[in-house]
Amino acid sequence: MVSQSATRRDRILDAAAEEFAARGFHGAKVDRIAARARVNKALLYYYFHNKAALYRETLLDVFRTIASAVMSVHEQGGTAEEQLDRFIQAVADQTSRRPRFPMIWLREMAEGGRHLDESIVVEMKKVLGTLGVILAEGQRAGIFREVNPFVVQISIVAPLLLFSATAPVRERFRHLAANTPVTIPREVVVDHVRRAALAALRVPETSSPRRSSSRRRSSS
Amino acid sequence: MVSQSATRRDRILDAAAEEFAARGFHGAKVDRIAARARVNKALLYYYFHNKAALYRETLLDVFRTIASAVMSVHEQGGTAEEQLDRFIQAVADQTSRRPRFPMIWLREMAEGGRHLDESIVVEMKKVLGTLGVILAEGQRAGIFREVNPFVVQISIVAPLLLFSATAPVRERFRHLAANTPVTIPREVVVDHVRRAALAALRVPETSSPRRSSSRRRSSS
DNA sequence: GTCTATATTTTGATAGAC
DNA sequence: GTCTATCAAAATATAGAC
Repeated sequence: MVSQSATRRDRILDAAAEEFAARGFHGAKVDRIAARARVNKALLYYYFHNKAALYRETLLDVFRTIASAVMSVHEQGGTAEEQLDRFIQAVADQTSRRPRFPMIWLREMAEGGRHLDESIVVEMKKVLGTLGVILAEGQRAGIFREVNPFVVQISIVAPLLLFSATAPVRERFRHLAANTPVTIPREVVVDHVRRAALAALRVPETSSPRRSSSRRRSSS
Repeated sequence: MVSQSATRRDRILDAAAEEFAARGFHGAKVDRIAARARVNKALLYYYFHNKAALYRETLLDVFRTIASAVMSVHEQGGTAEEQLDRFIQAVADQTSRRPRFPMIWLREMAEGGRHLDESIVVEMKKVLGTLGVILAEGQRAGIFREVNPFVVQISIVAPLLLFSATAPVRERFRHLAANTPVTIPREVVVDHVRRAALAALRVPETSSPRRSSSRRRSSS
């Protein structure tokens, strides 16, 4: 994941991402990170003030990368539908090319964002912001109905994150899967997410004034 | 979350769920669990052999509860579409009524299922199995197209889990949300998930032989 | 079943030499 | 910038009295 000529600092950062992804903030051990990076523990503390700071650096890297990938989607232009399509593809690409990201992302959410600082949240907002713009364009063009961007985002991102993150679990209990195809190709999931996302955004073709009604009971 | 007359054992179990949900396996401290349960630490070790065993007990409880809720959905009968609808509602109800579940669920997935044993996975399989039956019924009735049940499940469950799990983060950075409505009602999310799930399952009404093609590039 | 007291290990962090 | 040596705190676990 890091070239042989990488600086020690980079090696630490890379080892940290690996360790945090696999074990979370509390499960990660500084000793292990240093060992994996093949540097002395003291050096780690020299570059990064402490474990939490190193972790925050990792988080920032994750969300910077995602935000950058997603924003280029919008910069490429095209119709709203095309852009949404590329948005989904971009997130899917990132999750599959960097399996650590989903782990780290999900873990930090489960932590209640305890380690997020403003600089990191800014990156997260860029992702949502980009999607918001795409959706707004689609609405102006009359091809998307009105929806909360966050709801759309979570419906797209969550399955992709969880699909990637559960790969080890599925592998581990592969022997218990009696019926369904054991290995699910990523494209099948991406395709389903895309299909679901677009269909959910489709404007109802009724001639009567459209209104999204929430049916049925809602407990809690 | 636990009645005043609850046994000490129950209090420990409840405190453990709370602690594991909030901090994960490694972040959770046995001292804190004992304190929260208002029992001595040694008593905890008396009832549960060690921290890992206590954690496994928590996991089992989570997935037993979910499995039970979901299976009752199928037992109630009705059309496949109605059952799918209730499946979604059941999961949504659980995630909102027991906010710890999504946290624990997501965390354990990110851990690669390191602490799952066969008894727990059996419960997880019940959820997928129930959905599989519902989908099969719908396919036989000609109202659902052929899909991998796991893909459908993840598309439904992941957004619901993540929506619930990210509540603390959204609250924490509420002040940074410039545009979108700050607080998103759960029903809006459930409605969107339902809409997306059903739309993605809809049989294409083309007369030509249907074929789900995965468009575009697929990296990795 | 329940508690007090304590052993043992792990782990984050630093002082100081090179 | 990098390493050796070491500390102090935290955390899991248990022995043994009641």
